[in-house]
Amino acid sequence: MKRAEIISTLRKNNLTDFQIDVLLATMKIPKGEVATYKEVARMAGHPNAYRAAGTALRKNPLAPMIPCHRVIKSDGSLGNYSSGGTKRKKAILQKENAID
DNA sequence: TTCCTGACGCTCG
DNA sequence: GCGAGCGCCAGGA
Repeated sequence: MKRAEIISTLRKNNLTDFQIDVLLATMKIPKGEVATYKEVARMAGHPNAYRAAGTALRKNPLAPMIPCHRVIKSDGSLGNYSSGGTKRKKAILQKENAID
């Protein structure tokens, strides 16, 4: 799916620019790697809005196409995941070789 | 407009 | 090392 289509889809889901920025930043995370909520917030241009970033990821209408499962907490734990729970999140990451 | 809530982070005891 | 408390920003009622 093209980036423009993705953005269009996100807008149709009533996501704000900030939320879209967060999700686009999430998509930039390479396969097999993870980023923290803080990193994603920074990439979205709002370094201190890490909590709001979590709110944005929660609304992700394109999971797991937008790899919100690659976003973890800064202490290394998984955090939460709306599309299947942390168990599923861990399984996906293991499949991508992102974590042990 | 105001208040509450949240997939978090950091500091301090 | 660990838990509690507070701060952070944005969105929704």
